[in-house]
Order: sequence, then C-alpha cells, then structure tokens
Amino acid sequence: MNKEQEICNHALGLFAHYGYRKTTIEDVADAMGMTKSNIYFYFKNKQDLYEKTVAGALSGWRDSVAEAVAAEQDVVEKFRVMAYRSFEYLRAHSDLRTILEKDPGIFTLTPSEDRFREVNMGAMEILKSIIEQGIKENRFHRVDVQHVTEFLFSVYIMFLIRAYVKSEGSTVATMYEEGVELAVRGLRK
Amino acid sequence: MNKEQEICNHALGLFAHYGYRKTTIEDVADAMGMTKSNIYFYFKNKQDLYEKTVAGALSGWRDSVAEAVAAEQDVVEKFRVMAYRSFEYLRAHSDLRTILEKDPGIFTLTPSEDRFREVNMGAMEILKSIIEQGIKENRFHRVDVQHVTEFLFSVYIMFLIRAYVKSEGSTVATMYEEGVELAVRGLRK
DNA sequence: TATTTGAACAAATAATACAAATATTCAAGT
DNA sequence: ACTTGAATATTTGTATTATTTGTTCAAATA
Repeated sequence: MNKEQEICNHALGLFAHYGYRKTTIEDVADAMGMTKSNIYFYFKNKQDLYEKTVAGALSGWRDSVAEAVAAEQDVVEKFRVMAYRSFEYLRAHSDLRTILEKDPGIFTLTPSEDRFREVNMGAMEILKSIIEQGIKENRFHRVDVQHVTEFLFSVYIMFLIRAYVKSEGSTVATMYEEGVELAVRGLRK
Repeated sequence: MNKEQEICNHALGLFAHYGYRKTTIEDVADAMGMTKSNIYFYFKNKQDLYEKTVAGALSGWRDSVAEAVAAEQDVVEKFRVMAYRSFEYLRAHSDLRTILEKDPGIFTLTPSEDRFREVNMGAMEILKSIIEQGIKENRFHRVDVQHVTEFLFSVYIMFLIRAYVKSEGSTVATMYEEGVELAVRGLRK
C-alpha cells in the first residue's frame, strides 16, 4: 500500500472520531509516526487530505456494491443486492458512516455543488445500468431512465443517511425494505 | 380574523425573509403597528410565536391538500392529486417554502423530536387513508400500511424540500413526476 | 375586563483586543 | 525522493465591554 493511502486510512479514523475541525494535521502525522510538515509532501493542504480521504472511502463503498451486483445475473436480484449491500456496507464501516453523519454535504445531490461528483456519479451509474438492463430484457417498464435513476438514487441516499443519523434503527430498516420492494414492483412489468 | 392570526401572518413573512434569529419581536410589532410588549399579550415568548406561526402555515397546507383529495373518488387519482396539490401549494406559497428551507428540522420524521407532530401526523394520515382505501377496494397490494406510509411520506417531503432549495427547477419536477408514477405502479395491482 | 404601553431588567449577541493553537511554507538535511 | 525543524501566516480561543434584543410588569387606556 502506498503512503498516501496509508495516511488516508489513519486520517479516516481521526476525522470520524474528532471531526474535520478538531482533527489536526499533527494528529494525523503522529498517527503515522512522522512530522506534520511531511504531510504536505503528500497532500496540498488539510482540505485536500480530507477530500482524498473521503473520496477513497466512498470509492471502496461503491466498489463493494459494484462487485456484489456483478455477481448476480437476474436484474431484479441485482437491484435488491445493490440496495441491501449498500446498507450492509455502511453498517459495517462505522468510520465512513460517522463521517457521512458529520458532513451531510458529502451528498449534495445538486451536481454542481457535489464535492465528490466523480465517485457519486459512479455509484449512480450502477443503478442506471441495472434499470437499462431491465428495460432491454423487457422486464422493466420503459421509464425515463435518467430521471428515474436520479429519483431512486436520491431516495436511496436519503435512507442510508437517515438510517444512521439517529439510531432510528429497525423502524427505518423496515421502511427501507418496504421501499425497495415498492420500487421493484414499480419498475417491474 | 382574530389578532393572533393577524400577527402570525405578518410574522410568517418576516421569519421567511430574515430567519428566526434575525427577526425581532419589535419587527413583528412594528409590522402590526403595536409595541413589542403587546406581542406578549398574545404569545408566551418568541419561540411560541414562531411555532404557532409555522403550525398555522402547515395546517393551511394540509387543509388545502385534504380538500383536493376529498374531491376525488378514484383512489389512484386521490394519490396523484395529493402528490401534485402539495407541490403546487408550495410553489404558490413562497413564505412557507422559504421557512421550510431555512428550518429543515420542521420535518424531523423521528416522531419524538417532531415540533409539529400534530399537524404532520394529520398530513401523513391523508396518505395513509388513501393507501388503506386502495387495499380495501382491492386495487393496491396488501403492503405494510404503516411502513409504506412512512416511507412514501418521507420521500414526498424530501422532494418537496429539494425541489425548492435551489432552483433545480424543472429537473426535480420531472423526477418527482416519475417518482409519483413509480409509486403508483408499486402500489397498484 | 380586555388591550396596550413605557420603563426596567435579564439574556443574548456583537465588537474588540490579546493569547494560544494550528496550518502552511521553506531552506536544509538524510 | 523523502523528511525535518524552524519560521510565518491563519485560525481559533478567551476575556472584556458595549449594544441589541427578549421578557416582565405596573400603570394607562379603551
């Protein structure tokens, strides 16, 4: 593993625990056993470190979902697996979860303000290609792909956030499941 | 119109324009042509004035939607009318819209923290009774009424807010329409 | 009696200045 | 290519005072 990634891994835990403001470059340097000035050899500034840390964590999330989806054949199962794997992943990765709670702006949904557009677009592409496959196989209604994708993506993000902001816990999980099945029936012919 | 309502009407515009903190009791009093101490004859304190102002505006919204829904017979049409009337109402009432943007906590959705539980519950009841009617008439799937209601209600709130936060304008409106039709297909047998 | 007011007081906010912590740069060392 | 220590630039914290705003209340008014 290269050193940028190593720094990001340590920074992720610190940002999650203390938040952006309370985490100092020196904290990160200490965790790495180096001096703070050396962090600047790898990152432009604190903001840059934060963004690359978050972007890396989001990419890991997206890749995990993409892998699970690729393992399924049936398009309806792909959809369900995508929905549930995302949920599971966040449950298991508390650092990323905590950061999403502390910095809700990570999911701005208005593309022009999205600080992580690239990786978020990638996540949306997974959903989009499932819907396209469903239509091509004549198993989904011929919906407006772009708008339905955006609709479902924002609903999905909202629930992932909501589920972990307060420990609304099982109620939201049940709501989410009902929502997923509702969406499946809405898509399916 | 009684004076409490009159004060609330003026306060609504001021809260919308300046926000809770920047709006002073004196601003409200001036708008009414009275002194600030007299406001305390009608309201316990500033917080009380704000809550009653917002609750009143929310009630007006809910009543407008309830009226439109009651005028329809067909349960699917009821659902659509509910969705679209809500949207229209917010488009037309920019003060309420602005307040919802400035104070997203108005829709906390975790009932224990909901400052406007009574009126929000009333709004959710409209949706719930539509779903119940659909099931009773054997036109909707036998879903988990409570959870599906909560799911759709939070999606619906999210979009109403989103649609007006930035002027994402027509894109969100189209997304919303696609979402409504997706939900209709998901509910309908 | 129901409303309204002005004056007084309490609480929150704004403004200021100084001290401490933190971010960032950079020349020099490994 | 990588790391460091020291220096500088920014931001944040604290303590103080001034100003604004929220709230109360006894007296006035209608």
